[in-house]
Amino acid sequence: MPELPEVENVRISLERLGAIGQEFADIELLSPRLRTPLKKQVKTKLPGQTVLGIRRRAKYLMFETEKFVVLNHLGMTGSWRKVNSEKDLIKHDHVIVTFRSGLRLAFNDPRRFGLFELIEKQNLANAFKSLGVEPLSEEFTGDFLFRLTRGLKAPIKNFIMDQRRIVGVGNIYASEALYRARVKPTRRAGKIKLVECENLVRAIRDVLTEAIAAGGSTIRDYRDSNGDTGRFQQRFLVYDKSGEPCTSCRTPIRSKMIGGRNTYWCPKCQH
DNA sequence: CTCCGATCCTGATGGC
DNA sequence: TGCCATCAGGATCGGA
Repeated sequence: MPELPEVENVRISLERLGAIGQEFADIELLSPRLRTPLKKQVKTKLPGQTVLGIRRRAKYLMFETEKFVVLNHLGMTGSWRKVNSEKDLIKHDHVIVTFRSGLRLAFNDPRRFGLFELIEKQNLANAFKSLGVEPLSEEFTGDFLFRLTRGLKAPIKNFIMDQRRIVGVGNIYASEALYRARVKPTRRAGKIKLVECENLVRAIRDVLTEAIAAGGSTIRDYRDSNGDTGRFQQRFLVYDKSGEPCTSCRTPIRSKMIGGRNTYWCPKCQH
């Protein structure tokens, strides 16, 4: 479900709910495991700690306290929402966080690909050691992408979705960015020219920035922690548009599985 | 190291 | 109506 723009909007919406400055009072773990087993230490160690900030790295959310970081990943179907009483709890609510003020947040995740882990602050770097570059950072340039891709034979689409290379881009924004950059998703990463790398970097930055501003994309069930859907799905140019005319040349959009996931592109505009 | 497919899990959808 | 196969915004693991 959530790629960088959706995670960023969940982060912002949690801030708007007033989560920053809140002191943890109680953590309820209602399921044995998400991506990894939920550990009881969060129940003993977190109460008394105050949320100093909510940050994002890649598609991870971090609730930062003085001693710890609560690492949270939304997987495909994870979401947060405010709950007022036990009556508001629904199927697949796996973690209930109650703050001293009375504010209560529930983490819901039907497919349980999400993550909720307490880590010591000094272990944060280790937890993120295999993550690639943030696409909205200054480090992410055409030169950088060009150097990183030399010699690689995998499709460029797989490359930009590989979180060890570039973080935050998932299946939707990969197709959208490649279309904007006019680069065919099946091209070998190592064969992409410098000027194309520059175009692709610009396309990735633009599409992510626009999607953040539009509240992310809601295909089926994405909501921010306020229950709001995204609006960027209305501006998709190729994703899930198989057979529809390209907005530029009217050629029908094609689709096929690349890297195990459905991929969309214009066979005429993209080379 | 690189690359690819299988795997974790539930729910929605479409064909028969 | 039921049953079965397929697919879904992700990440990780193993083997080639």
